[in-house]
Amino acid sequence: MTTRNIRKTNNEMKGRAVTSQRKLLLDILRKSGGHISAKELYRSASRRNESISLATVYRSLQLFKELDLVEERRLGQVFCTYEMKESAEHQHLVCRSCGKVIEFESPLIRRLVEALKHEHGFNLTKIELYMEGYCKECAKNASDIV
Amino acid sequence: MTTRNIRKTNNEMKGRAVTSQRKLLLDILRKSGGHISAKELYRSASRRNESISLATVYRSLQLFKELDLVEERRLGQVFCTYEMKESAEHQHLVCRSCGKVIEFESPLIRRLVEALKHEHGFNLTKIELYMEGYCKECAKNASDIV
DNA sequence: TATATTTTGAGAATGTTTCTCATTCTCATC
DNA sequence: GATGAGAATGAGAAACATTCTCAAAATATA
Repeated sequence: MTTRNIRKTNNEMKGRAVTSQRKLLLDILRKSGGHISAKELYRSASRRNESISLATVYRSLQLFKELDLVEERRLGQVFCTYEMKESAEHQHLVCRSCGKVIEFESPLIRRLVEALKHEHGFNLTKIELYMEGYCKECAKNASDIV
Repeated sequence: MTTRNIRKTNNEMKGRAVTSQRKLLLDILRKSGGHISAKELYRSASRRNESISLATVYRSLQLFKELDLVEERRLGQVFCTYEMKESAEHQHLVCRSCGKVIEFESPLIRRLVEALKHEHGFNLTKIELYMEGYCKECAKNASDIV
């Protein structure tokens, strides 16, 4: 066994082809810093690669999910949003009025997960706490009217 | 002013027309006891009313939401599920393998909500904790294979 | 380089949800 | 019970996100 057998594979793509499209999409996802939809990603990518297909965007997102590179989230909308997984675990507050997304984290979440694991023997792979309401500003504006 | 002016309005429908379709749909929702999709609701209603339209199902669900009669939930799938609001506030665990839905509740949720209200001044209208993973049975079966 | 395998683009197809509009129903009033 | 105004319905078209298909192109491997 020689060092030739120690192949330096692309650690991110785990043996899957590294195409220009995939590099581009990952780059955009990284720079966008979270909460980007498939369509936004497509539009953004189109600016740098005229011919990229929406199907490729979806296929790549699927792949990135499998490779644990991105996280898929449904923030109340009809469609999903995606973000790179490196970002710390956090949850979302969405304002029903202005659509603003507030991220937050809480130790209570961790405690809840542990409690559930214990009580139901559930092996968790995804936790998503979605909360909807009115942010400080919108609530204030509404109270001016009412 | 006589007693004639004290009109006995339908308390559920709050002045909105009480149609046979709406009665039917509410009845099915009540009897189904939670987690029914628009399509299932439509199929179920079709059995009792041949000509009911899918559009009516969606319109009615929209109305029921507005009247606070039903609650809309997105349990990870592409579509929504609906349930009558009378059921106690609870959250969901969904098994990725068998699709089973486990409902649960925890005082930690309430504490979390209060903490958030305090910290961000967010006026909450909807809380949805969605957790995905493998239930006890499926996790056991998987470990037999692996 | 040659070959086998993956991936892509384009558009069709799918599935859920919303819209449109002519027709029908409901409800308050007579 | 009949009437009229406004609300609700059915059917299908439309809109929306997402997935599929397949020939052509790119990539990885020997």
